[in-house]
Amino acid sequence: MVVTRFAPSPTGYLHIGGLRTALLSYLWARRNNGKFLLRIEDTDFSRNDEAAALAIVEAFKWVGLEHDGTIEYQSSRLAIYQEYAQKLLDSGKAYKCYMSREELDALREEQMGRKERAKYDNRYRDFTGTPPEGREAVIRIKAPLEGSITVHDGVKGDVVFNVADILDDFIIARADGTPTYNFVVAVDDALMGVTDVIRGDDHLSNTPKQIVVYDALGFALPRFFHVPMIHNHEGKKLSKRDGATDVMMYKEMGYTPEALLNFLVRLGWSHGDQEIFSMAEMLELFDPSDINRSASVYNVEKLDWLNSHYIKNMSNDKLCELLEFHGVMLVSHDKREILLDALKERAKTLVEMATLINEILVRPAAFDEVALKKGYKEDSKAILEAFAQALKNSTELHLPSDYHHVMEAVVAQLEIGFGKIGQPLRVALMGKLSGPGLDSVMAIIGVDETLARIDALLNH
RNA sequence: GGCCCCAUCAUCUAAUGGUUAGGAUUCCAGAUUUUCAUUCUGGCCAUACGAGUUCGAAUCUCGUUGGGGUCACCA
Repeated sequence: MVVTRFAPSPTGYLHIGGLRTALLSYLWARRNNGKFLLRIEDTDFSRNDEAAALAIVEAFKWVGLEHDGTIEYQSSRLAIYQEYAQKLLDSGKAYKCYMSREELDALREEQMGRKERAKYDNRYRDFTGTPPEGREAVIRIKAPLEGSITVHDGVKGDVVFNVADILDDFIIARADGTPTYNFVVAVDDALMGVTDVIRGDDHLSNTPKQIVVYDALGFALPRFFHVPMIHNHEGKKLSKRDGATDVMMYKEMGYTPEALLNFLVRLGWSHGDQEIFSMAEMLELFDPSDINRSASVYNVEKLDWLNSHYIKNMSNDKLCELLEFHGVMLVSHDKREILLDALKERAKTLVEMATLINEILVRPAAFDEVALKKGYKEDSKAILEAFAQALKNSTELHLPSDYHHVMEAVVAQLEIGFGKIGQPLRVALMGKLSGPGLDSVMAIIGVDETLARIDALLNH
């Protein structure tokens, strides 16, 4: 049984980097018919936020990830941590330290002054005397004093830490009794039966501390996979300043969950030359031991390309449904199919698609100056009038091809090139010089509207 | 600064110690398109540096440089 987990601290939204580790954990659990758990790391009361967990679940829901079981909140498991801290106290593997913050600060400053590593000096490790008056004690765990701790990491390989370099008897419970991160992570992962810890490699240097806790409590170690960070263009860890880090912003910006997931899974992982991965394929192929060791830079171009790929290959029904979020209601539009077919090849995002749709459906409020100059010349007026007349004389105009035939006829009759009619007609219909095929546009808006728009240009 | 991690085109990446170092995105050019976009074809661009091991190194070893992460009674 493989059990993985996603354990974010409640920051108010799901971070794009968090979504990636969540995705990888999810894939690995599902691939093995295991479990994917969700735990909120809210032991820091000052930052506790109920809504934050909901935001994460909402984002999960949007991209289609589903966690198993109930959400565990560390804030509601305090009794458990106390129990295990007491166990360590009883077995002599942890002890109470009565050093005040002032004393600690002083010690630290002194060590720094000597260019030494700031490190607790174990002064209460074997303390048996009477505790100082009126001091709240913290609980410290007895860390090994020498030797090394090796993290067997599925991504980075064996990483050896020299105990003397990195460890001291670190605090597992604060003076107010609340437990600290490295303690609760280990306790929870063990108690929740997590077998595979897949998380960002910024946690790699925490791992030895957690191993100390596992060992002291006699828990078996999970497998660790520390996946490299996603960097911004400056090569730094992705942060709020880099713009879109909230997963739900991608929904706002018109990205599809498929594209986002596909993009994220390819950051630091690959399967030969394959670029497009459906959820089914990810599930079939993903293995955390294939993850790259190096960080990758987040670049939007690839996401855009993937997104346009998924839009192009999406059914019109589905597109229609997604477009509603962006304010476009097409369910009852009789030319829906023509409209969507004409536009889905052209849009990188759903937002773009919505804009393009409105550009067709809504009569242009004004004609672009440059377009007018380049596309509406002296002879254009006569050509448009001839075309309008031809339309009026036609019956049964429904499909783009029907309109195309009328255009062909007019072009032949006037002995002109397609451009002669196309340019001014485009200005009339769209107000500018670019856009989808004119025959499609006319089929979508219909004869009456087409004539009205031509009229508007002729009389402007 | 200590400790740890990392290093292939601009970017994401591929390459049992043996390939003209491959693919994708971006960019550029051509074709298609009445326009723009799409699509298709082609092109530009990389093994950070220096030693060593080897018949042979992107790949193994060491060093250098560069980048990143982490060092709390935060998570």
